Amino acid sequence: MINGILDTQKLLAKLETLLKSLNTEQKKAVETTKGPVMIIAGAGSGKTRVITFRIAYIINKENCAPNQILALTFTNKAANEMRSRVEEILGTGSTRGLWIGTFHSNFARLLRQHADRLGFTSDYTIYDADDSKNLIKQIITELGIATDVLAPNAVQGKISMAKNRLVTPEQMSQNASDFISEKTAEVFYKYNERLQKNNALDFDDLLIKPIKLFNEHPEILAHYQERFQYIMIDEYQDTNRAQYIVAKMLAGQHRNICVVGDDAQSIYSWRGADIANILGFQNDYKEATICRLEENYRCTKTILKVANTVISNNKEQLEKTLYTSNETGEPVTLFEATDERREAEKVAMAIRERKLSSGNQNSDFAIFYRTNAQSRALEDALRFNGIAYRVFGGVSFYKRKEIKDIVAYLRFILNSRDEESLLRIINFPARGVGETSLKRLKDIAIEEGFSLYEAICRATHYDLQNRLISALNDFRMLIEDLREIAQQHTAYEVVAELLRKTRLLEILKNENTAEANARYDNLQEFLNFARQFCDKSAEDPSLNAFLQSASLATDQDNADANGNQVTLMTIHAAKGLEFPVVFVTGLEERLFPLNPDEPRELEEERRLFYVALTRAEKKLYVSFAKSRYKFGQSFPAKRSRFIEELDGGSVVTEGGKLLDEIRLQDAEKSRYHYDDSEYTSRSNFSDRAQSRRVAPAASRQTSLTSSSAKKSAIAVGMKVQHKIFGTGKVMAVQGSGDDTKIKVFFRGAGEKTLVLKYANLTVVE
DNA sequence: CTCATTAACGTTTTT
DNA sequence: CGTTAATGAG
Repeated sequence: MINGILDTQKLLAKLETLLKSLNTEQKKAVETTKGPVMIIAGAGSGKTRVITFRIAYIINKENCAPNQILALTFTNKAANEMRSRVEEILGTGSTRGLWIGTFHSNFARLLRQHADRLGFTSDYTIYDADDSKNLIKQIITELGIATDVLAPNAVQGKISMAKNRLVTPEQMSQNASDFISEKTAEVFYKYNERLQKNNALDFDDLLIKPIKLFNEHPEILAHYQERFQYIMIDEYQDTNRAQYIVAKMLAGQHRNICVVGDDAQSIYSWRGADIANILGFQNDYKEATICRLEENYRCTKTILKVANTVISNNKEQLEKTLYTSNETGEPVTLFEATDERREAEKVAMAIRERKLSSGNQNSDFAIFYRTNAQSRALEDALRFNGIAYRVFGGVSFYKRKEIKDIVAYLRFILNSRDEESLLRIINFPARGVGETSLKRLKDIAIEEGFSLYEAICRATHYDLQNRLISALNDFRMLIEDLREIAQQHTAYEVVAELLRKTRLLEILKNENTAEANARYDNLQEFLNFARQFCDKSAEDPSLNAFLQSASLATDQDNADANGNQVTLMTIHAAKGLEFPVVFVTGLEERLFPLNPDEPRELEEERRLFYVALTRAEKKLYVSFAKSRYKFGQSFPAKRSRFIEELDGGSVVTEGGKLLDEIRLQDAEKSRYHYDDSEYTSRSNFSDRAQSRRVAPAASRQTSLTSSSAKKSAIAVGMKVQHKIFGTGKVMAVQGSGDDTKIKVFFRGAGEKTLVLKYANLTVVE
């Protein structure tokens, strides 16, 4: 606690010591509290330290109450970490009232207080991406459009993007020029209508509804403008237009807005993030102070050099040079493997070796990949080698059926307008209300002008089967009872009572299958979450607060680093983290980079690669496989162009040769082998166990007509190009040698059987 | 109406 | 390949 003169003096001394530990730019960033500030924080430049010091500094030196500071982060985890680090400086309880959290959670909270102004109640439900998708799908179906004409996924993406850019359904409709976009706009309109009717907001609404609120009620805006004397935004390069606008509105009064970011680490444009926000900060705030944190404290010289070389291939970037006074360190190691299983094996072996030779422990290692699906092979290899690991991401806890079901109950208890949740629970656990009965009830509701739930409550008044009526009555009683409990008890008690009354745990226990047991455990864990939540947030342990936190929680958040385990995660999830030893896997064209055709996307992939590389403190491994399973089939893979962008003087292969030497060799070879574009072959660069190779890597333009390689070069599942039929997929390969015939399915031309020798096909990927 | 088997589908990345 | 939505028997 901070009280007493002595403590105050001690604290001041502590702050002075901390300030002295900062470099000049960092110090400037902390001490410039007034006016707009932009902190360009390179990877590993002590950004979190600067932000937390700055908050502590403002509270202490500027004598600012914590509840007058708004700190916006990208993840809950970052927010929690910053909060606890401020408390480390100023003492336990010193951050009470501080508005620190994600945009989404801070504004969800703000909206709860003013929901009535927007036609919602404070018990509004937050729909996650899945919920939105289901709703969109439903609306498309109701419009009588097939979901393969109007793909729910695509529509959701467009709607979300529109919301992020503050485009209304009406505007979208005006700009629509074809059937698809017209219908998308219509779905958009109906979707919003439905959200309103259900008293629900989606993730994007949490950002754009505050803007609407502030525009329609200037007095509310004025209140928050006055209140938030200091605003800080982390990961500013990843903010979207809506976030940009709302931040600008809130900073309008005091103009003490401090944004922190690194354009080189912008990796969320697919989610609507606009790099222009950070690039154009000075246009909005001409008087802004710019701080450049360019000294890296994390990586070795070698790692930093490799990362800098890679990112220099990007055209769009702010000028900056990241440097370090750390040691040179070990070279980067490049692994080449025949397939993803051997790649994983090599990673596991390297971890085992390093634990013996370099004294590393499991928690020192992180393995990164581009897509979640890649974790499987890695997990298998680690398990096989007895290495403890932990996977982040993948199927989220909150996306599991049993959890979504229980959450649906909780939502409905609070918000009886939430019809989506009602539909989910009306027959869960099974109480004999099937499709037919439901249809009946829906019809009644429409006829009588009631909501579905009202119709259910009035079941006795209609001509329905007795069994159904009693089932519906029981359901209503259940809901009413729980609703009453929720009024005066904590979220934990509501969840416990819900589980008791529905006897869900018993049912699962009696089933006693592996799957039922897993679900049982998940429900128990959920109950634990509820208990923890209530313990932790004693100020507001209400069901409402718990649901809000649960809706916005992600798996990243419970990333408790305790336990000596290797970390597996996507690179997106790895942002902001650091590990002594890092493996970046799957460096293959069309995996990483995923889509190299679009130059802007390619640059983003490169930034992603840059993020991955700069997570490593001491040692970095980069790997790729020459074939990879996808949808249960093996596909040939080509090494990523990013590998060619690595600094050849800093990277060695398994054989210990510098990449530069190999490149030199290959350059000489290619003088004599013009046809061989793949320079991985025939050197000690290649895998020793060639006999087990599934299929040789097919390069983009390899012609299949040169006879000998024919049979082995073409395989089922490959995409090929034909002069007349266009691109097609190989369905079957028959015969061998010059008689080889293949069946190819061409889009447009249908399935064709071709004699390979004459077909003159080109492998596309 | 429920449970089982079968068909279709998909992979970026996440608040 | 693994998961989930759709179909059909009991």
